[in-house]
Amino acid sequence: MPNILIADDHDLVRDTIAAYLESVEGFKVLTAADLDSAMDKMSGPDPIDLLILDYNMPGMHGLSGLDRAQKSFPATKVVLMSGVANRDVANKAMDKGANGFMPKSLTAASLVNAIKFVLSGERYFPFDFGSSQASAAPSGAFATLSDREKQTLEQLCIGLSNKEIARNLGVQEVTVKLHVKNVLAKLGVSNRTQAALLAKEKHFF
Amino acid sequence: MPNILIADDHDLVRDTIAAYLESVEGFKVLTAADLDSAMDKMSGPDPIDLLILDYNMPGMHGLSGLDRAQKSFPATKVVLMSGVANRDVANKAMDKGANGFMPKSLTAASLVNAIKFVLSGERYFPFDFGSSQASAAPSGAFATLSDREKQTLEQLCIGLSNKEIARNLGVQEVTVKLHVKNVLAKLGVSNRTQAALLAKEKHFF
DNA sequence: TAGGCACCTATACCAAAGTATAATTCTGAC
DNA sequence: GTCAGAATTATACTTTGGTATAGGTGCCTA
Repeated sequence: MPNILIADDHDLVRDTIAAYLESVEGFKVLTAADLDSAMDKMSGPDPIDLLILDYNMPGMHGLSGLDRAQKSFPATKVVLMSGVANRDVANKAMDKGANGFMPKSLTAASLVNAIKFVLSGERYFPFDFGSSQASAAPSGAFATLSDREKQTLEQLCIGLSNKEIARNLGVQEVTVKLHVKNVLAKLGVSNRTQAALLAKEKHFF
Repeated sequence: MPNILIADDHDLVRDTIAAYLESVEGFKVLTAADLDSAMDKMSGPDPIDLLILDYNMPGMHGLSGLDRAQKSFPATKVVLMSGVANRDVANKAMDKGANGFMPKSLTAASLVNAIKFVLSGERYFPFDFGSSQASAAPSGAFATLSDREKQTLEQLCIGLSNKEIARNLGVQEVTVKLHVKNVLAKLGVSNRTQAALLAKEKHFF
């Protein structure tokens, strides 16, 4: 039966997850409220198979806490958990070699599945994570686009010129320019490249 | 014990995977060589828990084969498998509600893990997929970029204008234009939007 | 039927992007 | 020391992109 160490400074979060994993799955679970005490417990008698680190927790200092844990215990699988981190943080954590990233929005069942997945040697990453929040443009901005504007944006996302788009849509180049201008305004960006990038980032095309 | 149906037109691929899953994991595995015969077997006596569809296979017609399978058997989990598809296809498949996407570069062990993961109700997607091979530009094209050209491309990927890039790099606008021109040539694209899109698609920035 | 909206077009203008040629500096390799 | 390549800048040019204003059509709805 695998040993798991959960490090999170929120007592409620930490203890409920631990209780769930122990009672439902029969895992042996240890807990810690900050990185230092987590490192202490890692050095205990029983080797830990999986370490779950909260991204916002005393001692973490962003992702440097992840580095520290990996360096000190290279044999232990480490998963980063966070309720607030964005896609960038999650990707950086994976780049650093984390065995997984778990948003706190996971259901209990998915959490267990993810843990089992990691314990079997895979790396867990929710494929649809981070496709939500925006920076400049409101999420629903795409909905305000007219049909033609959507078609224009679609071609724009392949990197076509106005002339090519005009040919494909069977209209004059000036018309395309108008559509492009409207698209830029509605998405709140300042040129076609940004529009294409934004649409791609949000998986609109 | 779950029932699995593997549909792939490559006999070798299909049968070795099937044999592996049957002998090592004890799954009950059916096979098919194209979409039509797969649909036939789906209607057989034993309900299928998991359907694995090859993206390049007679009858698939891109992702419309996925639609067809999902529509006909909404209760069955469907995973798309491909050796050549790019990130875009994989994402579209997931958007359409596929329960997973498996590149053929997976190891046998990872394949089994992924299958178990999907069978337990999760959706599988290799988090680092798509950072490898290319479609239009040669893979190593980025490597041929000089330092300045890389820096230029990086800013280009945020949708900045030549003027803004020049300011950020502390050079004249003409210099940036030259770099941009070289980048376009080396990547084999015809404008800055395509360059940004390509770099993003390959997760170069 | 009158107004609003999406769509298309025209003319015109200015800014930005991209191409071409040439010349300078610096660095490292031969 | 010379040669090659990267990086830089300059001048000049053409094409594309983006904005502005104005007008036309058709369709739907109050």
